[in-house]
Amino acid sequence: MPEILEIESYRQLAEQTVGATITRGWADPYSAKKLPSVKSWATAVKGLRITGTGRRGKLMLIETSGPTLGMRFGMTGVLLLDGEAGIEGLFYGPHTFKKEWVRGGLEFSDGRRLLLHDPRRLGRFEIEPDLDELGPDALTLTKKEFIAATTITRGGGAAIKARLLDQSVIAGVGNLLGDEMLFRAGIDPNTPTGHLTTQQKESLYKSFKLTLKQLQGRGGSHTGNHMTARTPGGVCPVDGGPMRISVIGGRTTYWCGQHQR
DNA sequence: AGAAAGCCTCGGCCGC
DNA sequence: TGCGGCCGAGGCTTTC
Repeated sequence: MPEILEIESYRQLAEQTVGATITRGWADPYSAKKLPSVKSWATAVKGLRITGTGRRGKLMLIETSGPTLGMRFGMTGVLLLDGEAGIEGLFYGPHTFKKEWVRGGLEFSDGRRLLLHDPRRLGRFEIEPDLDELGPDALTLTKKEFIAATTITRGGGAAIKARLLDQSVIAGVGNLLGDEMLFRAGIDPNTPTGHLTTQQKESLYKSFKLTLKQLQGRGGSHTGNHMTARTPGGVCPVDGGPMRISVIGGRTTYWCGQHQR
């Protein structure tokens, strides 16, 4: 479920814990999968004081008096602070809270708890996450960085949709946001990145920034203009053209066969 | 039954 | 022909 906009709201929620001291932390074997052992999280976080929060793409960061902590939310992860969700409700997957879907978290000396609620178990905790593997953050991306990200040194490169989803190129764009940006810019998601014209890049950059800004205001990645057409047999809300479906960059992709070329 | 808004690994093959 | 790296396929996991 969560893309960069949702993770940003989780971060804002986590910001409320700045100043608190961790009395206890726990993680199930799945959320601890990127750590040396299941016990690593509990051992590392005990006694730390929260000093700040951060984020790079879909990776949420918690700054502490010790190591930086990282949280990833996979497809269905939600951050909860004492039962208060980082976003309003669960938009995708089960619209319910179940105690057994809490995969780990942090408990503070004031009694509050920061919890990872994640039915599908694809969320992960990290300690001192490696930021070098991630590209520049999508929400603060500059035009210069965007041009660099869409410039291929050899060959045609992967389809632009796949390129947008590549977290080492730009961090934060997920499947829905990627489709929405291309939809607005009128670009076929299959276009090899290296074949984009200067004009197309210009247009995509504008829609990149506007999409993030607008959807953030509307309340999340699922509020895009083409969302209603994300269904088999869907019709483009712009020109009535047939929506096409295929898998690009490993994700189901919807685009308009008429205005996206 | 099949797909799902993320990420990781693996192997093929492209291009120098 | 050799090799590093790009890129797509598949798997993970559970739910609806």
